[in-house]
Amino acid sequence: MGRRPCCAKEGLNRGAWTAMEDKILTDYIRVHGEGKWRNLPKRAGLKRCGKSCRLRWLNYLRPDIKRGNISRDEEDLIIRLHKLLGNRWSLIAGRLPGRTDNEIKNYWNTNIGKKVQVLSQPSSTSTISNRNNSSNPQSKQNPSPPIDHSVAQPPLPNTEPSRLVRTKASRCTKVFIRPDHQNVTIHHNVGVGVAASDPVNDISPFISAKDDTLDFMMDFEMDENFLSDFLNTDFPPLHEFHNDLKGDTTDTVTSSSSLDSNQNLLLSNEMLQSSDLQSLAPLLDPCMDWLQDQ
DNA sequence: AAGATGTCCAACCGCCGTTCA
DNA sequence: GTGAACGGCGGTTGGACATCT
Repeated sequence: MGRRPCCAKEGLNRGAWTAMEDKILTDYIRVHGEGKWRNLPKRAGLKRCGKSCRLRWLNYLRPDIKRGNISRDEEDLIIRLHKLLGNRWSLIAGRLPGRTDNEIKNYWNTNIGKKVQVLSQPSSTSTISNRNNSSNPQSKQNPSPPIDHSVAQPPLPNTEPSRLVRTKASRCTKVFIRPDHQNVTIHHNVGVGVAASDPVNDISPFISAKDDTLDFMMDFEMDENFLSDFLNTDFPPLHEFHNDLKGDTTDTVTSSSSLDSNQNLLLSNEMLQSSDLQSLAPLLDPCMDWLQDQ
């Protein structure tokens, strides 16, 4: 039952797209819309594979693509989303308007991944200060081994249990915006011993004080697969996770009386009382009995 | 100045889930 | 119910450009 290749390779252009090809593709999609990628090259008169056309459109030609550098806010969001989702670039990209999964993946691999890697080394603190003194972060004398991205890697030392939510293939195409979600923000005051003025070496987002992970977790629609994976994943105990969200640096963090339960970490009272969630209760692990009691 | 090395990112590849006939 | 077609995803590659020696 062999699978037909996505397109005949013979006679097709490869490599970088020309301005003319871009124009043809853009014009065609403007008239006919997206989709039917396999037939598109023939209809549009392009000597390209349909997948290549799709990729070019999605990653470069789409009118809503945001150009320019990733901002600090965006980087912070990427880091936190990656902490939660792992290498689910499309999901992460879905939370960053105008950014593509390819762009975020590239950005992670070339920028954030390195910082995370440095942090996850045992002598991370001394390494940070050393790096601040180094003109070349990737010293040739001590080249870092390439990161194996074939496995979703938690951006934290190996001793920590994984926090990744491993979703199945189900796509997160909708978002749930809690009307009052801004009220759930957790406020932390965590000191960070890094010179934040250094844009290259500033790794504060990784141990950031402003960790409102809870907020964006709330925004994901948790369908059945998501929930089942979420609950069966190798998550640490949720209270542990929550404590970690508070920064693990202990200093000025007080115990949160309003958010110190597993339940509250994941779900607000409003959500708990919603009929939608209660209808999901039978799908949940028995350890989540509390949901059905709401 | 020139070759070596490193970095970045667009594009490709193969696999997988979904859809549809 | 089955299998082919399709769309989408994540990992990898390769070339252009930048930096170093």
